[in-house]
Amino acid sequence: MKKYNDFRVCSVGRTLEVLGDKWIFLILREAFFGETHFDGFAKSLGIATNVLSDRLRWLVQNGVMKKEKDANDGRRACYRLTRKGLDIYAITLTLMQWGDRWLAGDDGPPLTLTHKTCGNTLTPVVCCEACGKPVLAREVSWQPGPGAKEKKRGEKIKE
Amino acid sequence: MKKYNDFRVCSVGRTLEVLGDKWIFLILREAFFGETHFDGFAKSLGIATNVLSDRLRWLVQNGVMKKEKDANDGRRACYRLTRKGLDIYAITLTLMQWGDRWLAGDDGPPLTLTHKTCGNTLTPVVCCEACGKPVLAREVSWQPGPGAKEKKRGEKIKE
DNA sequence: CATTTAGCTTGCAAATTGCAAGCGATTTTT
DNA sequence: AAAAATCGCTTGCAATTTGCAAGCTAAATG
Repeated sequence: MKKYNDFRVCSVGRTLEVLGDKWIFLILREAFFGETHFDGFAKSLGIATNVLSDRLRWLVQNGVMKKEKDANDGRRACYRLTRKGLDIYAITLTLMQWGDRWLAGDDGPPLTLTHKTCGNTLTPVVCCEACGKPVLAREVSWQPGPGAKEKKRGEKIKE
Repeated sequence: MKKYNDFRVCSVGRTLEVLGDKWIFLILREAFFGETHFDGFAKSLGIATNVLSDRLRWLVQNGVMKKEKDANDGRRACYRLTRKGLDIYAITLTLMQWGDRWLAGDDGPPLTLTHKTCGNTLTPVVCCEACGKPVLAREVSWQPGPGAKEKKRGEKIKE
């Protein structure tokens, strides 16, 4: 995976260094749909096998997925999400929600989610953990956090 | 932007056709930080100008940003987020949240957000709009939605 | 009028991609 | 047990995309 020059110290940039590839998100989506096998990913996504191999290795290296041997078939590998990987579900949901809202045709979204806990159709909303309300961009301000200086080791920072 | 073969009909794939590039998310992050000018993006991100030019054009074409002439300086262009673009804030927040949780050092996150509405530090959580509770992957099931068949026009679908 | 600046394009080498073929290990079939 | 098929992965290669430097045009500045 390539590096960015990205001079702003920000977790968005760090996340994109791990997940910032089109295929990664699609592989993870398939994983959330239950896929675990190499050929399953390949067939669903139409991805070149060398790239799939590379991306799965990357995801394992970065602790997002773990590779195990299939108990029933020694040839097969099982790629499963770690807790770190399962936590990406929130990102996948927001990607899906944006597409449902802005890219779906008049027919509506191609896929519907059900929140089994409450029984309703799931519409994912990003909320403030403290007050529980949906978050709008204009209602948020930002300031340096505790780890702000961390990246100064040798690297350029804006201004 | 390249097309995917992605045989699953799903808004995640559609979203990634528009946003599925590493630079796009970083450009949008800068936009959420208030950046509007070409050279501002270029300096913050260290992105090649030909790529920046290409991505900004792409974002305008896709209705995510709008390009205006700067009122004070006729040479300058202002790139601003449309409503469609502002709505990507939810995705940016989840990307940041994941990085804060899994990639920040011991010092903590490099950036802190404040939810001005309630005054607390903002920890973004993806919740179910219906019941208001945080969503976990294992609590969600999925089924075809109203627009499920839409993509059949000429394109292959899995199985 | 000369200089600087903003946004963008061009040229080119380097990296990444998709595609097809092939390989080793394991499983299934005959 | 031998032959065939399958799984995950690698290799070779052409095509696309990238980063970098240079240059170009229109507008602003001095």
